[in-house]
Amino acid sequence: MASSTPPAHCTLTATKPYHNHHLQHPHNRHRHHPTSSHHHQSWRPPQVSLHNQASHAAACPGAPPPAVARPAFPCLSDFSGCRSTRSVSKMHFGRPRSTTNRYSAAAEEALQLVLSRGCEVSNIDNILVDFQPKLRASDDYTFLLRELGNRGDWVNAMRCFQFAITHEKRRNEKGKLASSMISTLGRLGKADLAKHVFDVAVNEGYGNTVYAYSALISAYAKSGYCDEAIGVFRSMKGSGLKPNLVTYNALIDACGKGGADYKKASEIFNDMLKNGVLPDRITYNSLLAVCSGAGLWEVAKSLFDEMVHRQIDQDIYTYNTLLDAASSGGHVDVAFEIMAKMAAKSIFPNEVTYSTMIRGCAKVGKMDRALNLFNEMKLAGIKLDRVSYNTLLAIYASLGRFDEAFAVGKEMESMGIKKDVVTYNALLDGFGKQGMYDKVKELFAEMKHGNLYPNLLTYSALISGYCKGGLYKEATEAYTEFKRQGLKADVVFYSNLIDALCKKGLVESCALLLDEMMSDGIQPNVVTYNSIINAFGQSGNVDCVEAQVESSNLLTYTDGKMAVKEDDRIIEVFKQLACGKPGNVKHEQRARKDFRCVLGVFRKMHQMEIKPNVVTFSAILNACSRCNSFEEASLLLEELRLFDNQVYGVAHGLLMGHNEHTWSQALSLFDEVKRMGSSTASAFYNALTDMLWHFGQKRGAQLVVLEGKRREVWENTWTQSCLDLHLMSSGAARAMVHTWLLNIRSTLYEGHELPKLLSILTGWGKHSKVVGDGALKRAIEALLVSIGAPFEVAKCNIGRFISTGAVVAAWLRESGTLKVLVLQDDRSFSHSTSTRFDLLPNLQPLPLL
DNA sequence: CTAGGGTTAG
Repeated sequence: MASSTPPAHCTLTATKPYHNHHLQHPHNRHRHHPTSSHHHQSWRPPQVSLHNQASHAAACPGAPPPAVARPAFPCLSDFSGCRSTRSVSKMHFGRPRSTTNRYSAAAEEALQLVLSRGCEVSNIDNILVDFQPKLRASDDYTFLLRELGNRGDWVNAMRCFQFAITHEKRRNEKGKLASSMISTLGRLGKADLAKHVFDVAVNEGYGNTVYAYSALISAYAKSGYCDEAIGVFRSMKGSGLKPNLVTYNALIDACGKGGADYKKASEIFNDMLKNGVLPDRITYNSLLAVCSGAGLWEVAKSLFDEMVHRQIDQDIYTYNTLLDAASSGGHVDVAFEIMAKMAAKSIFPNEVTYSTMIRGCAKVGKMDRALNLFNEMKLAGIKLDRVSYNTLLAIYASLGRFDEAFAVGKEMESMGIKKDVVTYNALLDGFGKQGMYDKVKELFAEMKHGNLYPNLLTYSALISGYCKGGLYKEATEAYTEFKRQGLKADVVFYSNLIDALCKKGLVESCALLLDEMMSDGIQPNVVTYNSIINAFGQSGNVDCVEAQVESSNLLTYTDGKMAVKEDDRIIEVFKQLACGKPGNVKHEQRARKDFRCVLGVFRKMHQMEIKPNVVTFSAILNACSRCNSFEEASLLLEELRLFDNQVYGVAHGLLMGHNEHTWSQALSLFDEVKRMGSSTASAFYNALTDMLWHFGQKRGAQLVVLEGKRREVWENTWTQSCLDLHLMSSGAARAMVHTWLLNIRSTLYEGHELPKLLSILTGWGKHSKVVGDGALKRAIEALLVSIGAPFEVAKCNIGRFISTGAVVAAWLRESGTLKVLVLQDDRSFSHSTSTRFDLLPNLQPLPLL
């Protein structure tokens, strides 16, 4: 039964959440207001590359094959970094264009006039009429509309464009104006309007140029509409135009934005080579960006090497993008190495470099390192900019260190950078996560008072925060306001909300929301489903799971076209929750339902072609731990083997205490997991060990934990004097305690002294997501008591158990100690993993002193 | 035509 081949799509390998991402129009996601500080970013001097590009063309005649073999395609078979849904539209206002002053003084004067007179449309018309005799050809007008665009004022830019077009007779000049307008709109995230300008231009006979097509492709790229960009590219070829380097670069860029599709990017790259267009530095930088977004660190690395081989200069963009690929892919150490080598190539880290690295550190939980980088940055004389400040503030806010977060806010303002929506969103999210709702309300009011417009993310943080705290009335109010603003929910909004409700055990409400989102045209993604599966794997808080989950739409929903869309279902759900629902189900009944539901949800994912990933796997393993019995857990895994025999075969095999074959499969699975970020990997190891421990497979648990340690899944867990368990689940931590003590015992056996002080850290409060959750500490305390280990809670740190080397040594020498330390399986099997003694610490009897 | 920031599962 378990030997069938898994369906092709159904591997453990991660899918990108944005695979089903509902793309929104950028102006919905980013509500920019004319007063928003985004429009007033400081102007930066143009970046000048010292490298000579012409030399490459000379060095690379024809289209040489890649000097370095890149992984064959499709090489998307790992998990790394694929959980990033990095933003689709990043608008960089105020970034200078490389204008070479082709405009006249009159144009400059007109611009100042327009700017000084404000945004009234009639103003610009009058000014343009006044200046018309003095303004020359397309150059002056393109200058004007670009400058207006740089200030976010697309309305006046359009006005200016329209005026210029009607006063220009030459087709060529009209074409230039159109391309300019399209690219300006593109940079402002107005892809639809850009398309409109393009269509008009083509219809009127001046838009059929490589420039206009390239500009439109770029506009789509900026908004993350990769498929649309490719469509434009095709129609361009169809109308007989030859794409040039810029066209190709823009198209590759598009692949990096709308979900980082390296396969597409690579196809475009090949097409480019085939058509004799030589890639340049920007081509490679864009390819690197695709890798970074797609989590393809290995590919990024070979592209980087390929640049060297092709003698294409590397610049600060190259390095920053490479660093991003490394650090967001979990290779922070590698990123640091690369960063250290930059100066030798005369490419000096800038604020982008630092904020990239800082974010990379923060992402993998290395907060100390992240904070250190800020100091380093200041020492290097690099000024923190808006992004750096917001990043720093967000780190503190996410850690619940609000005093420090506010201090950063103060410093930022003292540097003349006002708090923006991003700043407030970070604070709101932080306070919401800590359940400090008064602060949330206060900040939300303050934000509005400061004329900042809450956006989708603001409301998302508010609403899910309130839901987590059971403040459904507040959630309803926030949601109503959200709708009133004309904002539209997206998949992340829903996933976040669903997760919040799942965490409260309200699975049935989640089912309703799932319906709602789909009837709204938003496809759930793997994150959405993982949240739901996680709900089944959680121990506490499941106080209201309804009996009829099985019959709910959670499992029976079949397609996206739900009947009529009544009023808002979300409000309905909140209302029901607000008045409190009946229906606590008896414990056993619930558990049995859960077990079936997990399968049901998994099948649903399969049916909807949403690829499960490691997080799904971890969630399922956690759900296994919540199963009523060993039999249920093994049945669940057995069933899941039909979908993915490798992954679930390993879990099943380990649970059953199977033999060497299972173990070798497990090892290759571990290898695969290792290629993901450490937090993903540790979650996996935690879940797996927990399940094994829970069902009494303690030796198996120990082996897994040892593998995890060997692969450095949990950072610096283990020295002679200190065992740090703060990143571990309770099962993993307990298996680790045994193993560590046995290891210390071997040290003793070998005749070494123990350190003076021994400590075990459980990270109470400090590292938990919610301050004060001491579950791990309690589990470890109970374990230490039960095995009679002579540790006690440290006075200064209640999450730390300490003892002296001498006391522990004496205890280890006691005759009964070895027996309690050596893990025994609760169940005996014929082919047990216990054959793998070689991996375990030395179990020789200790010589008496 | 190229680089960093705010949200989701573990």
